[in-house]
Amino acid sequence: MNANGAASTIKAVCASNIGKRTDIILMPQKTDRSSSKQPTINDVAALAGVSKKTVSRVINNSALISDKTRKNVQEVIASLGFVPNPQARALAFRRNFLIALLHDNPNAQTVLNFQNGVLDAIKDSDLALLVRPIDRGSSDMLEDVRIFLEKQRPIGALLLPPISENDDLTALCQSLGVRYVRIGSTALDEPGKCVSSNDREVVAEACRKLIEMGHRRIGFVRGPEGFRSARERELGFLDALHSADLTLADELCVKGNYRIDSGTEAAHKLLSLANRPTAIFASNDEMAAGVMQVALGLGIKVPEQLSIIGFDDSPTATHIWPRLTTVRWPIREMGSHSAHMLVSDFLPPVEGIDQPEYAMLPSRFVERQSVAPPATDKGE
Amino acid sequence: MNANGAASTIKAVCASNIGKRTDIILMPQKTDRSSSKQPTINDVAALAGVSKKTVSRVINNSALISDKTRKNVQEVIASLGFVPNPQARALAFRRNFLIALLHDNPNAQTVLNFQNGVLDAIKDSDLALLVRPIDRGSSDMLEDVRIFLEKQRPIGALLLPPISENDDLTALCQSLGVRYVRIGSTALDEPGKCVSSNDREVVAEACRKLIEMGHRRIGFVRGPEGFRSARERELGFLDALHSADLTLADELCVKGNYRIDSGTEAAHKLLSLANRPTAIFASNDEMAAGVMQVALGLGIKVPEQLSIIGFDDSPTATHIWPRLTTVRWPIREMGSHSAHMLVSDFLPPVEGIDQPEYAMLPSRFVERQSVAPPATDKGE
DNA sequence: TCCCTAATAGACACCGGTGTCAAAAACAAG
DNA sequence: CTTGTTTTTGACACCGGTGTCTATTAGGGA
Repeated sequence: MNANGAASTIKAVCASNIGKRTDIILMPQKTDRSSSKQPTINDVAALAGVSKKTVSRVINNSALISDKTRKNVQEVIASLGFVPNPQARALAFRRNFLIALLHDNPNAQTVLNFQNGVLDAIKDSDLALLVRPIDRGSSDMLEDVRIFLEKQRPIGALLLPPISENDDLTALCQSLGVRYVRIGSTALDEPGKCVSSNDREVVAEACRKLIEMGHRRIGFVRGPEGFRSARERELGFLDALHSADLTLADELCVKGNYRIDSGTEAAHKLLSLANRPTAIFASNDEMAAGVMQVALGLGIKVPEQLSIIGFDDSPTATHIWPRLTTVRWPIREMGSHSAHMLVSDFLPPVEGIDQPEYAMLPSRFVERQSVAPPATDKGE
Repeated sequence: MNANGAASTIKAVCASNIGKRTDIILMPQKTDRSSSKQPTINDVAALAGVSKKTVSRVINNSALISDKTRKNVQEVIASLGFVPNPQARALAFRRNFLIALLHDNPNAQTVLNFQNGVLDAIKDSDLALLVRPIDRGSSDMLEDVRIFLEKQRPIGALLLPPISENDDLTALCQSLGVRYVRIGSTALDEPGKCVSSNDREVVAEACRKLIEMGHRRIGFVRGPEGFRSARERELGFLDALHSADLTLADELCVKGNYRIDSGTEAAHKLLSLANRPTAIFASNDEMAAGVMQVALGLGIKVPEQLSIIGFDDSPTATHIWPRLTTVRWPIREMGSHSAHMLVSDFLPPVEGIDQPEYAMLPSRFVERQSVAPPATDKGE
């Protein structure tokens, strides 16, 4: 094969191009109308011998149409393979059929699972999903989002944590008249639609398991300040301690930032204590992975000498060894639920189904191999 | 707080709703035009005292306009905060401004990185990204994609591996007149635009490192049949062996499917050999993680007694312990490059920049802690 | 000053749908 | 067979932009 030779040439060509690229500015002049055209509503109308408005009524499931006409038109539509142009509909409806997903990449798997949940929900509808990652750090984040929303005018926006907690952002959505659903670890106090999960309860459940096994000194690696999820998980942890009449020593609580490196830092602190904990709860899997790396590096056996629990049930949880006991967030379900909630204003009310502004979906404790009763013979 | 009580109620309400949801069918009748309207091109034209066509020319950077008029109109646009309605433009242009990303979730991080690359490229353009996961297994996958493409009519589609290798899909795109760029591990033989990376070379480089360190028995965990990437990586591996006059014993080559479980299975086979390998190359990080789990479970020290190399540089690579030596795929760059390539037909030709149909971007070998020279004293 | 050409701006139809309202058809009752 | 009422359909304007083609203006040379 000439793969090698060709490859080098191509590489060279590209290397010279990369970085030199100009901004993408589309050239309207280049419209090419030679390609075979889609049938339009006019074609359908002509072939069915009715007016385009009648066809429109069929498309939109209008009740004001006789069954005979409807059937006739539907047959023509099918025979032509007619698909209504969403841009034209959007224009005429003065509303488009886009849902925006704004996220800040807390965890790729989370984002993608959520995306998939949303897509489950809108699968057979006319809606489409527009994805927009946000740079939380950037100073003109709000301005970027404003431009995005004004340009695309989505029917509404789904806000993944942590940006779901950004009140400036929700205020922006309101001022632009863009509906939104916040996704969060708890029912938020602010008004507006929200989908959350019962993390606090499930974290408490997980920690109670540790306590029942006999653990008394349990380390806690907290999530970053300003993240509601971090607070929720901490509260669940404290709930469990309190219900067992335990308290959390200051030295056993370390703050992290949901990144692996903060997990390793925290673990170094916790595991160098004279009286080191027999178990550590990390507020997400990534930090738990960091804790585990340090433990293994120090020759501390997991779970025999140290139990570890994480949170998220990310792929990492099963990729590390021993596999991580953790809490699964119903993220995909939250995705499809929040999509439904977002568009509920446009749906016909269904008998016996409320359309609440809040929804709480159940998280689940997932037991794997990183937890065991504390060693009774541990040297101290 | 009443959080608990409220939470239970909400949960109950939702539990009864979930699953009962009807399909999402939007109701056109409910159009609500009470909200404050965006300014339109007519408003701008009236305020600037010119015709709407003139405003249109300004929006589209037409050359046929005097600087004075342009400046005047631009000022009015800015003062009004006018943003052209993309749906209307799409309709008038007979082309919309959407790029479709079709993927099959080989790896969430990969998909998301790619997405971000695409978004880097289209950041300041009028384009938006439409994401569509595909269910490769599903029998009506092609039909789903067809409906999606006909409905949304994106300007073009980006095909992530492994679906980039599906010839039925590319044929479908062609028949629908949808441009596409395939993303692949190698320049594909089929016609059409393609962005790839030099995986074969870099895998060979990685394996040569192992050989230089003294490894002679190197296990290989292959990717699944039918994946071009799997073949590429295998070829690179073989290249390295051949250039060192080594051959791959049948027993040292095990087929996997890119999932962690196939990694553990492969490792059990390889590590139970009488003369077990001193190093294992796994065709992706996930399988490498499986190999490492088995090694650690068997008490085999990594990297002292077993070196492991993965591929992808997924988050897993740094989450496992020891951290995984691997190959980084330039996925984000490929994303933005492929987006440029997709729309290049609409861009004005730039002096000195070719617009090739193929591009190859460099992968990179990433050294971490899972590789070391073979133990000289290993019992055999 | 006049004429010719090039540069610039505008009028109008059109993209493919939907809303409105009036006309036509179907049906019921007298 | 009318008349009145309800159901079904269609004509036409409109959503917010762009393409085409013509009208206007500006500039230059005789």
